[in-house]
Amino acid sequence: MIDEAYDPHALQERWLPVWDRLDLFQAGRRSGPRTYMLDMFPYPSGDLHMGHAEAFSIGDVVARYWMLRGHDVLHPIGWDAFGLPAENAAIRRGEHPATWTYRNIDTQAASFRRFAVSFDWSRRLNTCDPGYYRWTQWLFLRFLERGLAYRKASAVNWCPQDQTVLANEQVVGGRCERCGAEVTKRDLTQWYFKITEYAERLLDDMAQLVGAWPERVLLMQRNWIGRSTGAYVDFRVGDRTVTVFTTRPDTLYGATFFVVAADAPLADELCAPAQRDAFEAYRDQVSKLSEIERQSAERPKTGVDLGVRAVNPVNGEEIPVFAADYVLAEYGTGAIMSVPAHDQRDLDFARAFGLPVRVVVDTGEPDPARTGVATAGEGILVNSGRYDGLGKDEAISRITADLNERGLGVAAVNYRLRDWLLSRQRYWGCPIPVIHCERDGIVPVPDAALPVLLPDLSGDQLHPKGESPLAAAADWVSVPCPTCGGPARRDTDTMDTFVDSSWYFLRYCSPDFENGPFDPEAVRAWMPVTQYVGGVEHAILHLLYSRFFTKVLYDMGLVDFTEPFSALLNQGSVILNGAAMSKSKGNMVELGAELARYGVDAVRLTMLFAGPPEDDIDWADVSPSGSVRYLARVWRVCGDAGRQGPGTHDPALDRAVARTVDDVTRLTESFRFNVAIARLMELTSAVRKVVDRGVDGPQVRSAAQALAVMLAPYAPYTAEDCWARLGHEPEAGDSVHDAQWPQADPALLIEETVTCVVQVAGKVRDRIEVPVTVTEDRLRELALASENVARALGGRSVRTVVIRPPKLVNVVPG
RNA sequence: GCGAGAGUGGCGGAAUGGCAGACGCAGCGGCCUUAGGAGCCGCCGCCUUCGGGCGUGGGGGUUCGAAUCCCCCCUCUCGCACCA
Repeated sequence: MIDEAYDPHALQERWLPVWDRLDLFQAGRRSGPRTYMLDMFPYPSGDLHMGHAEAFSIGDVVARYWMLRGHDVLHPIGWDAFGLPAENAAIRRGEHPATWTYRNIDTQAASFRRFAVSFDWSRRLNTCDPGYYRWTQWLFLRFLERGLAYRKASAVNWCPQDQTVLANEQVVGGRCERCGAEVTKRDLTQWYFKITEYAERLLDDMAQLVGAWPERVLLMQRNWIGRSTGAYVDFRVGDRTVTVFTTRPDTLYGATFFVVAADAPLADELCAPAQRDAFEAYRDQVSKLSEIERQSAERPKTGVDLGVRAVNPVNGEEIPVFAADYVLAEYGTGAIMSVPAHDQRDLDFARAFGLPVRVVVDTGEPDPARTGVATAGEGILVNSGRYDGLGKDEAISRITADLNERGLGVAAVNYRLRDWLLSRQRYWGCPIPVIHCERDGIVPVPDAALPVLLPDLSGDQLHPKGESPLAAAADWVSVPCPTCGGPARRDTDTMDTFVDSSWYFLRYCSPDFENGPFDPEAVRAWMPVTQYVGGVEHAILHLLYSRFFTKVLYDMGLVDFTEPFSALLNQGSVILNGAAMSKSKGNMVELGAELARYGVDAVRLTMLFAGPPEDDIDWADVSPSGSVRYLARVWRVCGDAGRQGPGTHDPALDRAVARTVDDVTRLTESFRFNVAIARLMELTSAVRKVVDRGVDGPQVRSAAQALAVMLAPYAPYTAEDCWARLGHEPEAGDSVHDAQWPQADPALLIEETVTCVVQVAGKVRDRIEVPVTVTEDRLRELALASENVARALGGRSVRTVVIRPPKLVNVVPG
């Protein structure tokens, strides 16, 4: 107290080197159950920021908690180190992307170390290391062998400003997220992974994740995969058959026209000569639309009559065929039957073009032709020949079965999920390990020749020219064909960085393994990940891709589980004054400045105490200085408790410790960190009071020790110093981070007396101290004897008395 | 538009069928002090005739008892957004 001040920076300098020496967090160091605590690895865009601090604080509490419980914890770190920002920085600075990348990695690693995250540093990996991407390429080749990697021509997002393709996630509201230019489409032949082949399993296996993953993430994945059941139905158009997909075969009799996606080859093929000019004019007009315009849902329906007619297989009716842009070329078959009465989009189109609207399912709602509102609910079939009178579901199965019998239709499932476009016209990524030979076509690079190393390019050589920068490395591109030895060219695209991150959690199990992407033994030992922590921004892409990879590896017999992440926690983000932080808007909190001002522990504690981990933290609403005050209070009380002699004892303190241990254990395990910290604060105050009252037995020291251990996951530096002040010698190997999590003595959790609340008509009127073992009869007696109860009753009779011993009595007046 | 989630003091949040507001921030008062941007202690939802009354976005319901469960409405946040 006298001449003593809590100095967080001095603690950091004192303990960090000690911990480095003790090497406390290596996997294999502890002997308990194996536990894999994984944080989503960072992109090395600069130094760590507030968002990293929050996410990694959460993961660190979980990892450290299980270590203190004696589990053998794997808590690795690495970097998602390929990506476009490195290229842009390299162009700006005239250097190699690797220079910028590795410099940032070093900076972040040093910051993580100072931030006291309990990583096993021996397992560090970077996805841009040849030793890593060699195996990314190896995995690609296995996918290729299984027919799960293929090339096709398609329209991809293109930024005319940056001269590069963009990933879907880089297109925000139809604009390039970096330069703001309107994104257009460009036809390119690209590599894809056949993730659609796994759509059903990606859905089904979510059953394993229910309860352990946030429900909304599962929901987003379900919606993203977008399973629809229905049927394929064949229509005759001239002398050819055109198949449509519909979820409503029961409405076939209501089909009054037919629509083909204007940008699908089918539209071009079906178009009658007389309509050719009109169609081509329309198609050109559609192709000029920006993504922003095309995505606008409120846009009026447009289209053009193709001058041909389709024959409805159920009734032989001839209906007009249109090309329109509201039908998507990439979904289903790119053609639909239009039932305006029961589909809003079709109705909008019908009204715009004056087409008939025929109700075939009577839902009891007003006529869509009049109201302009399509009816999609349950109902009875009408105007549908021999199906009239059937309910919707019955009609769907009967009509589908009948079509099937006639060879004109089949029950089917369709997915909204598209195959994963993995090619990128970028330099700083994993080269696609194939060779294009004029004679042999696409030839995989032999495994023995992996990795296909990136050629050395830097500065201006990386400038976007509309094709991959790799194409400019002429020496690198020309290779002999592995099959025929003739002249051939390397594939000049690199992979989407999501490929790199779809298997890194496996590599962590054996980061130096040379005979494959991972050691099957190590993976069997550690996988699946016990607890994954990361932002909800990866709810679909990264998590879906990783789940896909895991299933493919399972099918290859390389892993024995089908889901990689047993449990998932999404942390919120750190915001300021209600808005996301943004440098350009001057709305920033710098992590470095906060750490310099308050110290690591106070920043961690502030993040964890602010609220539930999945909620956003508004830095304007929280108080790091309050955290410093609390940490100083624990630190002082531990100092005082460490000086106590053998003397008086306070039984109430033992009970308070036991209750806190019990609560904090449960709360930490269920990620209720803010409440756990509140309990630690209460125990701190309790110990303070006991010490100030002059109680000085060994129990005070033991209470403070329990406090220090429970604080260790939350505020590791302060906890270590408290531990030392209580007489331990971390320098000699007795670190709080190697201590045992305290055990609550069950006998102390049972209270002897409790305060019983006495209500009259549900309102609290009295409180009485009773033994926990009190009987119902005794409670009724005590309650009815209460003066407060008598006054509240005001002469009314007692109808009944609800008794929940020992804590509550409710006297119900008659 | 569709889907999901959330609305509790001045603020962040506790309480998931049984004492609303734990814990903290801000504020107020006291002690200590030459001093306090330190520390410690106390107060801190609104109204009150001091008995009590009211109070968890609004309205209704279930229950002895509802922030908690059910229905309707309002507001906000997030996701998807022509997926046939």
